[in-house]
Amino acid sequence: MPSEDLTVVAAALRSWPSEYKAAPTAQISDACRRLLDATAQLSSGEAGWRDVGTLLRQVLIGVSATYGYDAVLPVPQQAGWPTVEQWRCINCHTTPLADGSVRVTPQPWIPASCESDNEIADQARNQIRAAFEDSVPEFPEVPADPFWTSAHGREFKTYRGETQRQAARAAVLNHEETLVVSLPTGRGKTAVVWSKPLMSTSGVTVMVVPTVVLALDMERRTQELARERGLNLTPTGRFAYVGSISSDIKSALRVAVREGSQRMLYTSPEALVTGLAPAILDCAKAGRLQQVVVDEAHLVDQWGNDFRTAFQTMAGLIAEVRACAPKGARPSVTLLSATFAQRAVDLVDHLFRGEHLPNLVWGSELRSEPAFFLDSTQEEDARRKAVIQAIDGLPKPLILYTTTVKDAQEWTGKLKDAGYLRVACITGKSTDDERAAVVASVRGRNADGTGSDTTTDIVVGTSAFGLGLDITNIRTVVHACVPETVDRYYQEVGRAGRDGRPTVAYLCEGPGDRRLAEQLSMSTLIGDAKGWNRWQGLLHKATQISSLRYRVDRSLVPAYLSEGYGESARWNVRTLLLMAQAGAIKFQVPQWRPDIDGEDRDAFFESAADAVEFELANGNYLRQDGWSQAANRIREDVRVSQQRALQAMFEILSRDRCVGRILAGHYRVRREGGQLITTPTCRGCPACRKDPAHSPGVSVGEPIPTLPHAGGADPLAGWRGDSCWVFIWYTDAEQPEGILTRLAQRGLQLFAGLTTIQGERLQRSVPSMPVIVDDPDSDEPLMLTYLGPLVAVVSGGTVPAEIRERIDLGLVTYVVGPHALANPDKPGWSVADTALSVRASTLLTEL
DNA sequence: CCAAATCGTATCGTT
Repeated sequence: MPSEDLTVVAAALRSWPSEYKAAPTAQISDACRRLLDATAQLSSGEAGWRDVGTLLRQVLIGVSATYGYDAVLPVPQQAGWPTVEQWRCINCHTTPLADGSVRVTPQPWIPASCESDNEIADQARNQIRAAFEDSVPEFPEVPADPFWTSAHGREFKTYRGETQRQAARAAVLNHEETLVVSLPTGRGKTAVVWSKPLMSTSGVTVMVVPTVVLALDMERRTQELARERGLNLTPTGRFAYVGSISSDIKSALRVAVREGSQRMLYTSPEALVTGLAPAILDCAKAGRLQQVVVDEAHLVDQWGNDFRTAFQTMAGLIAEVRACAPKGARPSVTLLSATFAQRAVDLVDHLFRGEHLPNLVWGSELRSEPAFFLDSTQEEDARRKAVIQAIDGLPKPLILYTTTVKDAQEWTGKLKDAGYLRVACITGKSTDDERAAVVASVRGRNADGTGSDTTTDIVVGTSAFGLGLDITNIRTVVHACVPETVDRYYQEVGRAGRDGRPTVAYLCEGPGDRRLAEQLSMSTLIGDAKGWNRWQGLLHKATQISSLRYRVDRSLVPAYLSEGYGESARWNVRTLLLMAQAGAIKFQVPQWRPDIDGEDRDAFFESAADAVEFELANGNYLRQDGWSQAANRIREDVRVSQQRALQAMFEILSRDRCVGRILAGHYRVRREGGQLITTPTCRGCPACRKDPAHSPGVSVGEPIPTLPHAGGADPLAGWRGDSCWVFIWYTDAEQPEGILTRLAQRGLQLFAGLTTIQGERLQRSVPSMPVIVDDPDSDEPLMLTYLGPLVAVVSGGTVPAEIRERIDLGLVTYVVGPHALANPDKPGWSVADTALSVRASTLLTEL
């Protein structure tokens, strides 16, 4: 569909300053829509000359880049519009026209640092130009498993790539264990964890999210889902348990969690370990807790050490929940993130493990959208000029990140002075309402016509702007700072291009940035002597509940320690976190015990908010040498991890090595059983532009994460004895459907050799059991990779080579086929005569 | 001398 951008804009400019409304059916780009909105604001002074000027330039370049011809437009020379001088300033040529207007021709812009070398400049121009294109990228798609379509509906015929397939499969194969999933943003992680509740009629899924906004957003999506599908997922009508809701709703939600009728619930780690804890424990005891999900699980490391310790203390609750649930009805635990680095994986492995080392789906994949540009200036005024030129030259919507709140506010002022008025500022100080208003003003009208015109193209913000941000078409991220970790940098760069289209990441370093990054990077870790003293003080003041179990008030200040009240409480929790990471203690949930706490419940719950309960896991830590050793080890871990994240950021600034390779190195994880690789991808960065031969390029296809060998039910384990495989046969007069249904009912989940139709039919016969069907076209068919039990269906002839290969590997395989199936190894013999075999109808009566 | 966000409970007691 060719764009109508030029005709629509030309018409709007002709009628200006009278209002112009584009036909609702007009095929226009996002930039064009923004330009129309900005043009309408021009007379009232709500938009500035730079807003309309750079948006008009963006539309012209967009048309050229997409359709390959040079676009120009006549533009008024009246109050509000850029003067000839101003057009030049934002990279546009002008030619005077007879009617007093000017014809505007856009010029490409590249950072000054790319101009010295012709080849580098060419690449830079092409990479930036790509971010202006108005084309729709195609996502890789693979066919859905029967359970996926069954759980999510008819339109879910495909997965969003191999990564989502593996994550989705692993989630329904996980029973009572911990699963760690590295899944890139935008690959439908929500659907991955919705499968279980949608395929069952009972059981509670609790999802821990880091912010209230995210909880409310998930609530809205779940309400829509329930409405569209006519599902009864809650008696309360609500799904978010957060501090700001009324106590009536909170109590209704707790009741519904206890009785298991609240099928999904979104909450914060803090609410989970306090208000919700008793209800969750009761729910688990009754065997009604199906699934616990931790979203953005890298925060367990990034925030849990110090800033929001509940990200780590909730591990104690989850352990307790598992321990008190009846065997066979224990919840599965799933931790999700797009950016797992080494320590984050180590930490969740350790803190959230069930009986075994967690299974892991490593779909870690670098974003291919950004082209990286890195500048450096010696003084603040030079940086101001460089950043404003970049904002002039790069496509909108655009985010400008700073480290400090003060800088964010100052930049907002600088941009307004320069002539950008469609600018908003978001920091940690902004209210929820302000944040929501800004997101709406960037996004503008929705596809269904709700909402209003766009009024913001540029958001200036600190790292507060972005967590869970749902704007798909951000085109540019500019940093006027040096982030203190490569994780923060990559998270912020990744806010752009969620639509899959190319983006630009431009960073301009200024004086003092590195020092600030270093200061921020050094986290407050408790020292050796101080920690030991504090630990002794805590133990001394603690209430001993049982031989190994203690409860302590986190705000108890040992007399000889001098920090202020709130500060001291934080140090106490830090000390305990350090010990939990060292394996010295395990966090527990404070519970009311009349024998110890007295009959006065009120008094108990009054104090419980400040109480931390833990169990001594290792007696060595009661002595100072043992304690010091363990504490030093953890301290060193944290220090090394922080140093690594800062150094990787500095290495990016050095421009000596490909940014994609540096990121891939940072997100490579060593784990029991080998290295987990993140494939380097680079659409463009300083090192690659200098030496294109060295560039890893944009990876073709995607990396293939390996499905972990979840044990999986094996109902015939006793029956088959030592043999790893069994042939289940049926006669000409019989059909295999009956035995397949029964095998699925008994918990077998993986089936090979079924067509889509057969798979769907099988799924319909067992609506609550997730059916996974091997995709023979996959690069890693389950037949040869899945180590748990699998059912292989053969329609006739002989046993296919891949099944024999699987059996040779000793993997548990149930082969279902006609009685006459030939044995390829023994000519003239059938399989039924030569292998451990059973007639399907006989097995049906026994199974 | 510098970012990030969240947070309260409960009711009785046996063949």
